Amino acid sequence: MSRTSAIARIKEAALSLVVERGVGPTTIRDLAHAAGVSEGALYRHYATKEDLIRELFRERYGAFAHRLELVQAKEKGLRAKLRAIVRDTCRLFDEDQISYRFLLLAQHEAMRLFPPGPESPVPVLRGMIAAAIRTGEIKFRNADLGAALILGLMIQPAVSVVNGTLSGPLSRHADEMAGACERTLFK
Amino acid sequence: MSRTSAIARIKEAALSLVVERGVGPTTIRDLAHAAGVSEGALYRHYATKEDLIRELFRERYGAFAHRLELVQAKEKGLRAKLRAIVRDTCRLFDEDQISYRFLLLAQHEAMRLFPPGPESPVPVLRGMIAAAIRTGEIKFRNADLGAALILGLMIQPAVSVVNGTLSGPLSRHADEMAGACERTLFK
Amino acid sequence: MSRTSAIARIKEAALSLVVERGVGPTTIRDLAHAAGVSEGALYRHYATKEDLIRELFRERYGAFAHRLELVQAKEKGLRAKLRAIVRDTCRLFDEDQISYRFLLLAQHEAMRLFPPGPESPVPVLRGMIAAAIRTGEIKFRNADLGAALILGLMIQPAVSVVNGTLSGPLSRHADEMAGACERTLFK
Amino acid sequence: MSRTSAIARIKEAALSLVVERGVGPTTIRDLAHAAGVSEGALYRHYATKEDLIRELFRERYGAFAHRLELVQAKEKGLRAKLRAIVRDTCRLFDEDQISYRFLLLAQHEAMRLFPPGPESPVPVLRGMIAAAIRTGEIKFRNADLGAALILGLMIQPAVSVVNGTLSGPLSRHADEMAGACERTLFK
DNA sequence: TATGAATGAGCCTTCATTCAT
DNA sequence: CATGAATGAAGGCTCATTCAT
Repeated sequence: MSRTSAIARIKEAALSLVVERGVGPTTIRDLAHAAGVSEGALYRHYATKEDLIRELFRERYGAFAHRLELVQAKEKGLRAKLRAIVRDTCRLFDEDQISYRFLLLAQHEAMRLFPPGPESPVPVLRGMIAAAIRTGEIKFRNADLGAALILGLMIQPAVSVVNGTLSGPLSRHADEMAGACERTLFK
Repeated sequence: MSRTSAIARIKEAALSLVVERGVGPTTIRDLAHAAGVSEGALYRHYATKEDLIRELFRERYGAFAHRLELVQAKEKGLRAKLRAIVRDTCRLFDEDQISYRFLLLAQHEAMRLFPPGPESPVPVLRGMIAAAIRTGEIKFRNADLGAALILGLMIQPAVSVVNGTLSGPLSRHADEMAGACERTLFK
Repeated sequence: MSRTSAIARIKEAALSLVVERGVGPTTIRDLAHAAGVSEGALYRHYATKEDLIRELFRERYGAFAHRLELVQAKEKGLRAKLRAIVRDTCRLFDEDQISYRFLLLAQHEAMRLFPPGPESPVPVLRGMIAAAIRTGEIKFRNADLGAALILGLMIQPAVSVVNGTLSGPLSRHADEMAGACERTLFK
Repeated sequence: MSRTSAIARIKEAALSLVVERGVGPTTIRDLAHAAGVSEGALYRHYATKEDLIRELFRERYGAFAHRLELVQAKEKGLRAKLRAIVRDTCRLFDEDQISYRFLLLAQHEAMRLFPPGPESPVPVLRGMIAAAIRTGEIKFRNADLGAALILGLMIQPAVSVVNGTLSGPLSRHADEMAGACERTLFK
């Protein structure tokens, strides 16, 4: 009947609705309707509403971490890695803002609802920076702080585009953002 | 009867509960109980639950913006202003984490619930940066982007402390954070 | 507005509906409607539907045990006690069949739903019989079996009247029932 | 594939589950799973869940009535008949408690769900007693009451064993139970 | 014919809001 | 005025039944 599988449509619907309304206000009824399935059908695939959202968060967050990992692994040197990551993330934002905004929720709504899964972008950034510290590539000392700062430089412009404080597309700002990342770590 | 006014106790209770549980899960009954007033009494002061939360957000957000404004106005030059703002914000976080975390919610939960009020920290940052651009103090061109980047550098370390990814107190990292702000804008 | 208290009306409604339909099929909606209160109001008095039913069972079952205890305590000798109990129980049945039938449920539906409360008619009967065994009034040996048999002689005629197999009022059969109890224990 | 027929396995599963959980809480899915058939397959054999349970009740109740009929027909005189019936029923209980407990449900849960079928143990008992009244074997006058009393003497000890108030096996108490039946009818 | 995914009415429960006292 | 009991509209979830494959 439908080209795409029910599970795929459910995930898609959940993604959009959660981004638009938040986790709590998104009802099972909304989800089922948006996905074009019955309410009961949701429960064939997920035990509870919470399970559905959690799985979606884990999956997306993990996939994003994996993506970051791949992108940075291709480059040599922290500068190149930072630049590649920033560019890639900006492109993701511009091409699929819904997905990106869903990732942003992970830091806030999701954190209250479930323990963070193992895969997350933070360790990737932290790892990159720690490596550069070990090799002496940078004089910056605290990898945890470094990861937080880079994350902030990457996330906040996206948030600003979303709330209208900064004009997009985000990729237009990618070079400036990457530059800020470099100057932050290479003092 | 009680030393503090009912309204003050309601706000205090709302602040804590919303930070702990989020807006949705905080019930009127929780609020009333925590504030030591009856449920009905809440409606004497606020028309709806949403009104209460919104007013609290506006008030706190505005107060924070005002505080930033005062702090930066005392300093001469973007470097000094940035440093002062970062230090002050870190101190706020360390001294009253609940209040600070409430502000963080404003960017996410609150944004969905009501149109942003006029007073916000973003214009303050934007204004500082725009001024420095005008005077030629920095070569950085885009004040909106600059404000977003500085905001990211200030916010994310706090978020990281809250979620355990970075060890506090935040003030320990203030100088490094301020340095990153400077290098971001003074290329 | 209403002469009787909400709680009393709720209990009354629950009693009737549970007797008519059973525990499971009786919905909160039914209960609230029959009691003339809103659904939500039920939850001011009872935490869950199960709690409501359980409390009702305990209360009624306990009251019945207490009543039996009082009735038998007034009489001297097992014969007189049995006769008094049977007569009293038959009268209860005839005067308030709903209440009596509710008690019958306790042996079946209730047992599956919650652990039996401490007060129950069985120990009363058992105690009477055990005492008569101790004093040598009867040669019957097993008080547990004796209690079961007497219970059977008292309950089953009531059940039969309810399902139309025996014509009422039950009191008409009280003497014969009491006689059977005597002959059962005084061999 | 399976040695036993689907229908037999369904009945078996229904019997156990209904005894354990009651009629309402036993779901079609439970039944199908326990019987090793699909949910849809159940509907090939029974139009509704209610039909399945009803048929099972009728069948078992009828079979029990038939068994009673056979057992009593073999004996001469009410005394011998009562003794035979009690012994046989106790043995049934001890050997197949599940089946016996299912019969007990018939008096309560089943009665609410559907009109009683034609075959039932009550007429058998009633018939035995009525015959003894006609022949002048007993002075007891009311066959309906007699049947109720005998039923009570047979059923309640079993119920007591099930709920732990009387220690089994039930056959241990068969002679005492039979004696009570005799003394009840032969005053 | 058998399967089990899908449906959707209905259940228990929660909670913002109202209002009698 | 304050209180908190009452209201009733959802919300998450279950499950008998249907039906495409």
